[in-house]
Amino acid sequence: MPPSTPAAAASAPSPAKQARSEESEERFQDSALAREVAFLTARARGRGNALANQLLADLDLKVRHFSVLAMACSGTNPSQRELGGFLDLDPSQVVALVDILEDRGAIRREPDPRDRRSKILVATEAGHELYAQAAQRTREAEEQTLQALSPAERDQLRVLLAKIVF
Amino acid sequence: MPPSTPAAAASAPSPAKQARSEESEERFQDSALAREVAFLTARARGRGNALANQLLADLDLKVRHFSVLAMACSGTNPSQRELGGFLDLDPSQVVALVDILEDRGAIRREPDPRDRRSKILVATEAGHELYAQAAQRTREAEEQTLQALSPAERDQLRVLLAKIVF
DNA sequence: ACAAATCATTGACTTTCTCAATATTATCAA
DNA sequence: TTGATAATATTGAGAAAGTCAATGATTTGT
Repeated sequence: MPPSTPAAAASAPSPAKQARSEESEERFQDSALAREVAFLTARARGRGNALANQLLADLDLKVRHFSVLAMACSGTNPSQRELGGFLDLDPSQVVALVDILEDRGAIRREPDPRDRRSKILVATEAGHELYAQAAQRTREAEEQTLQALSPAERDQLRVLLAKIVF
Repeated sequence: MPPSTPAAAASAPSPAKQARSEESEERFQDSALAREVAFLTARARGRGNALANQLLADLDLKVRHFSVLAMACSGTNPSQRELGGFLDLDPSQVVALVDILEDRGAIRREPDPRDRRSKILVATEAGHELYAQAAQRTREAEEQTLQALSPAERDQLRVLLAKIVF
């Protein structure tokens, strides 16, 4: 504990520094960059990802693993290639992620009846349980990330984003 | 050129495959993951970034360099630390990016009159010109990315995103 | 004046991305 | 049918990006 710190006083980074930090953020919000949707989405995803990764950490998952698991649990029976397309992952990354989750016993590769080259991903019983726990944490993360928005605004945001990515 | 291809016919991936690809996208849009804002923002930023990087390629810039240059051109005189905070970049990454842009003669490190440890970033004349060209391309990228949205919707999106990241 | 914190920088290390090559299987046209 | 072409999952290599600890110079707080 820092000596002679008035315990109750403003705890965090010294008031002066803190002020200067926030001052710059404020100052930058008028910049052209801060008005670009690209910049805003990058920041949003960075923040959201970091938080979600934190909350998923004690399940030994990151967002990327969670996403694969989620799709395996979705009942849509994606092939690895389809999954890669949907999650913007290179086929080789899909292999690595699927390997990990399969080794953990959370998902299985099953033969695709329509194409013997391709493999379909499905969750195991344990995978569904893991997903249930993980999904709870990502919901928390989303709740925290969207704190500043009303329920209606959250829906608006979802709709707008869906329009541009689908 | 592929032999005996009916030149005018459906060019792209064979109609069957194409159909199957889009079919899976559609199929996945009902999944729980597709309703998460985190997923949607990740996809949006992925798409936007990729497109912007393409359009910036002939200027030998990527989005990350562009962002630094943009802030150097903003008139806000950010220090490297402030820039890192704003762009979610580790100090060491800032050093690397600034080195590149400084070697290119686009920006300069100037002493901070308030703190001799810190360095302030400003654009050179050439830097402003480069920025003008680059900004044009990122505007194109944004235009294409947001094609599906009306002007009003684009503003809404900007406002909502700004609320959650500032 | 001294101790602690901050800034830019370097370097090491891990994770993520990107790409090319391959074996197996499907598709398409002749 | 057969033969050429393309697609799937996989491996492996290399580049890019992200993370972290240590350092010298400087500032801040006591």
